[in-house]
Amino acid sequence: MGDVTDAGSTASTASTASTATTAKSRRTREAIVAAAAKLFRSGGYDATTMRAVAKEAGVSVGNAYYYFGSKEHLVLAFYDEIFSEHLAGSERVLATTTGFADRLAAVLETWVDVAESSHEFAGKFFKYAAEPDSPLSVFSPDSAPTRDAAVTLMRRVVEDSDLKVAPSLREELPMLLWLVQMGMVLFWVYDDSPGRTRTRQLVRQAVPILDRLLRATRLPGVRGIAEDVASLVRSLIPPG
Amino acid sequence: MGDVTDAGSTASTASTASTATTAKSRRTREAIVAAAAKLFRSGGYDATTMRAVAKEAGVSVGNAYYYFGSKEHLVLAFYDEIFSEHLAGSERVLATTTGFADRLAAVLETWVDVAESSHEFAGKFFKYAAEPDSPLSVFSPDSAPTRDAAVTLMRRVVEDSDLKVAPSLREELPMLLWLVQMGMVLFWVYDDSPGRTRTRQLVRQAVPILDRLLRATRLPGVRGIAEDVASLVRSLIPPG
DNA sequence: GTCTATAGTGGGATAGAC
DNA sequence: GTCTATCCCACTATAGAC
Repeated sequence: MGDVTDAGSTASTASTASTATTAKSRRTREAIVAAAAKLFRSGGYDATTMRAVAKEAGVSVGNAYYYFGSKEHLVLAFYDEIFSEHLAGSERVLATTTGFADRLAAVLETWVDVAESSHEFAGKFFKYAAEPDSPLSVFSPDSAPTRDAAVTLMRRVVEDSDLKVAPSLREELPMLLWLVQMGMVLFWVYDDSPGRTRTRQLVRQAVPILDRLLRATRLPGVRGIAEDVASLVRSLIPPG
Repeated sequence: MGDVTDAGSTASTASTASTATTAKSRRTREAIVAAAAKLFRSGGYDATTMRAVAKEAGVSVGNAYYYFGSKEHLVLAFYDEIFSEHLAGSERVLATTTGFADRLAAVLETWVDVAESSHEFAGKFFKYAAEPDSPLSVFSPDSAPTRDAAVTLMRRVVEDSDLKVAPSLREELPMLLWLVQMGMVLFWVYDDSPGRTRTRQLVRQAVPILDRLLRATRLPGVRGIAEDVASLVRSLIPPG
């Protein structure tokens, strides 16, 4: 939790260890995450015991707990890996696309690509992600760095695009888009179509609609509604 | 939990027991649910052990598992009780209100009232929402009766109201409103304000906006978007 | 500060007798 | 349908090595 300190791109999950990680401790940590990722992918969450993770990583159970406060924290670390991949993949498409709808669709589809290999196990993950008191919760302090980075990615989707929206919406838009992404992920979790084709179809259908909806916010008659939505979001964010 | 009497309106949670329940088995079952509800409310979910539930209900642990496949099934049974209360409370307000916004707001606030006493451990409800392989998931076939009943309630909110929307939306509207309710519940789960005032504020702010948005679907320029949304929803529902 | 080994504890879930 | 006995595993000590 605590650190995150530097400009380290990806969110840290460290809940126990201190900040200035030595080379050795970093290696140990990565070995544990890698072992967990491997076992999660092959056997799922429940079937993967902490004993097995420790053994696979070549460390003691106690040591695994030294780096990760709980089994759930291990999943968060795993999710961080997916997010880094998503970020890298997104950079590529964002560099070459300017249309807002295309940028958003590409970023969302990149997520679907990157997450594909963990789809089976993802269900268990989101079971915890949706639980408020879990450290894995999308809204929890522990996952704040990852969440913020994801919102920042959405800000990039908007900023260098050709999108024009009502100014009152501009500020909240990245967060709203992140919520849209969360919605897609929820759908994805339930999507058992091969290659997640149904999720991809959803993205391709829904993004243009969203695009038109956002551009419509500048029309009189719609603008008023958009402003109300923006102020509603604003009034809800700070404390909640 | 199962009954709720009328025409088996509410979903049954029975995952283990057979259908034609004898009087004795029904009594045992109810004793277990009652014990669990009591302990959940007073001590929360985690602190309530299956051993304690069994003891409080005067049965053995093994017997509790005979009726409920897991600790989570116990929570679902509890949720069904809340839903019956919500249904009863909603009937009262729907009988005396005709404005769409008022009807919707009243039904949503009734939910907040009814669920208040279980807010602390309510996060557990959402473990279902995001766990596809669980038979308890809100989108699963097993919970279809409860979900359908909730959608039906929303249909009642629309039908006897003064709302006029684009015809293409009319059919999907109850399900969309149910999704809105799910969104509210998600917010509510994270709402730690006393008396859930923030959730109530959300309802009072968001419902009029939604009302205006829906009425705007009959305007040219907006209607097209609404139709796309409707067909998107339609194309996603049947299999998913 | 990093790590091992070992010996618990507690609670969800299950087997199998009755 | 109901019980008792048992399993398994997340997690916690603890005590000490480098």
